[in-house]
Amino acid sequence: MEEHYRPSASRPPQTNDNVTLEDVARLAGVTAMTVSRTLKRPELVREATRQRVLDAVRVTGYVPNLLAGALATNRSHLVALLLPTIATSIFTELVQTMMSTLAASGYETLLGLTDYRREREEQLVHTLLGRRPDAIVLTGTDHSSVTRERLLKTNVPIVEVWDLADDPIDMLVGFSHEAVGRAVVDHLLRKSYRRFALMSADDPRGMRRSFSIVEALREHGMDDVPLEVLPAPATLQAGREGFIRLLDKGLPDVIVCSTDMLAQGILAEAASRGIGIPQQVAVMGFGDLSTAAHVHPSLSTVRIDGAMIGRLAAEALLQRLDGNPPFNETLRVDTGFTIIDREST
Amino acid sequence: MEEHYRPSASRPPQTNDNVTLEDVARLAGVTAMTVSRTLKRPELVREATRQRVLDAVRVTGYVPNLLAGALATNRSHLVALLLPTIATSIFTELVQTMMSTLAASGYETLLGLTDYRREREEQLVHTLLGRRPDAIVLTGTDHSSVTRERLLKTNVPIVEVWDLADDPIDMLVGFSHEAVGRAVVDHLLRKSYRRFALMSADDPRGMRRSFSIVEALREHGMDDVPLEVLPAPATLQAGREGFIRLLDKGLPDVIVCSTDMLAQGILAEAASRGIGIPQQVAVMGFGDLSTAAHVHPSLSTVRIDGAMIGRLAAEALLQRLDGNPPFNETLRVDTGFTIIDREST
DNA sequence: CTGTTAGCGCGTTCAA
DNA sequence: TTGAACGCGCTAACAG
Repeated sequence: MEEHYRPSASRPPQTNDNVTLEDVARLAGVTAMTVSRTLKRPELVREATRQRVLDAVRVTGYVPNLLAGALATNRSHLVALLLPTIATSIFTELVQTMMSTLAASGYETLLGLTDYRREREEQLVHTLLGRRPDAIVLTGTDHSSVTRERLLKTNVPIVEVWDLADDPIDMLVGFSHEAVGRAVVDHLLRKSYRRFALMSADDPRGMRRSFSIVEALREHGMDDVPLEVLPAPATLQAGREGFIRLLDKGLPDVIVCSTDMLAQGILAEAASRGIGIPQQVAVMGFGDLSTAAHVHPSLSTVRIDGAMIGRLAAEALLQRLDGNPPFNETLRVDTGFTIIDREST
Repeated sequence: MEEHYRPSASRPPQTNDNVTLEDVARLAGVTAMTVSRTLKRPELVREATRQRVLDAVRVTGYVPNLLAGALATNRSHLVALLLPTIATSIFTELVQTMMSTLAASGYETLLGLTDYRREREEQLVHTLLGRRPDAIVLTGTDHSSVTRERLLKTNVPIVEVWDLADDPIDMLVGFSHEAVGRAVVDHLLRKSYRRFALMSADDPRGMRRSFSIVEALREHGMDDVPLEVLPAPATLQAGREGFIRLLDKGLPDVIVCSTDMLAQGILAEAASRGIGIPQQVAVMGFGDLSTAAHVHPSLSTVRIDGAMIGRLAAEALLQRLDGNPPFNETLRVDTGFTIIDREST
């Protein structure tokens, strides 16, 4: 790794960046106000002046100061997006869709990563609110009480995405983890699996999914299901190790994982030990457009449509922001999920 | 999918959000300036008043307006981060590390996705500059001339990450695609592979990597290497289809892919056709902490340390922003890369 | 230790 | 169709 410093002789005389409306106006022989209008409401300015102004803008390299604009209009065209992490692929599809939908309507995105920590979320909500975003998107419904309070008495539109809950702060777009749990159990029982084992990363959503499965199994009279909890984040390596520990408790019929990455870890370890999937153990994952189900025909998975969640959430926001009447209404959407099972396809 | 609207009777009387310094000051019986000080430079305020002010802050639920603050101080504590996409895992590690490093020093991140389109990047640079970020991070070194010009005459610190180039706009942290090409070819030749084939998604960086390999092969007297170009983005499905088309041209010894996802596609298709990897064809990928090399012992890959790039870039920025003297210096770092080959491990 | 004054760059509101 | 005055909420600089 080579690393060297050198004088920045290459950077030009740094023509300053602080061109203001006033500067442009002076050059064009008009008032600041006219420049502003030319840029925002061109139709209110006479053709001739408009051209003169636009020339002056080009010459000066004027870039409107959006901070000042936002301060004056009380509209920032900024959306704050809070996520636990971006390192796991499960959220990227959501981010991508949401951002492009919002960008198409002129909104930029301020990103905040909470690392699954509620106090970090609390802190982020505070500073991000300071940027006066026009809307806030939160992942999940599990917030600290301080966060909830602050958000409840804000006028800023809020969408909670991903999870479903009964008491949303404002708008809500997601799916029911409990419904997933029941559906997975039904599915696997129907396929005649009897001895279950669970594996989860130690994050709220993962645990919630696992518990919902424990619960569903209990309803079918099955107790004492082994649950292997691994420290977050869910990595391939964690999956391998969890699998090894589960093996000590005897080989189950099927292992249900809180996320695809863990499932892939199991597959890797099983391959290197010559354990047949799904002949000896079946594996079930959970994720988005995961590669898992495609790479390994043996792996079943629950597919969550992150793109749909992102799009619906963004559209709900835009309607509240630009939209006319339906301002005082609250949206609640269950986006559902799909069980993908290569064996049965 | 269930979807229903309902009146927002649940939202409280919307206590307004526009608490200002003035409001807090009035309640605390001091001046706005004193409130400002209590929040930013507490050591300048007497203990007693400080407490009174902090109480008033709690009571009112005051959230500092950072837009106004930034306007007044000409410091936004915002970093603009431009990426082609976030949907491919190769960048997420970079984002994660960079964001947490910056956040630790009180900087928030404004994200922009260019979708590999230069005109989109140009447009984003313009609006994001309008937010007056304290720094800009760009992915790659291939920008439109307008973008380059604008950026060159800005005072805002800039880091280009990922690629290496000879004429950085300002600072630069990345690795050499050409060096990767040469190293990969040397590596594979040493392993006695002779008939090469290439597969790339149609994005600038992918193509650049592929061309660098074509070039390296040419230096070894090998011409006419089949190159399968697939429309971006590089998906698993694209990998499968590309592989099928390559098969028509006869089975090579080894296929070098511009990204891991394509490599995984090949593996999937090969598996379903009973083609042995690497006995019949070897496959080489390219990526970050990719799962590929772990899941498939048969797959070799070039590993790029996105976390290192992110950390170095962030630290370079922070030094320029907070740091003392070394302000007029330019950083150029070659982060290198690693070839991972499971067969030889 | 605290207050006063002035201004950051823009847009709203009037008037011309 | 254009301009003048004022304020958005905050902080730097100077007084006291």
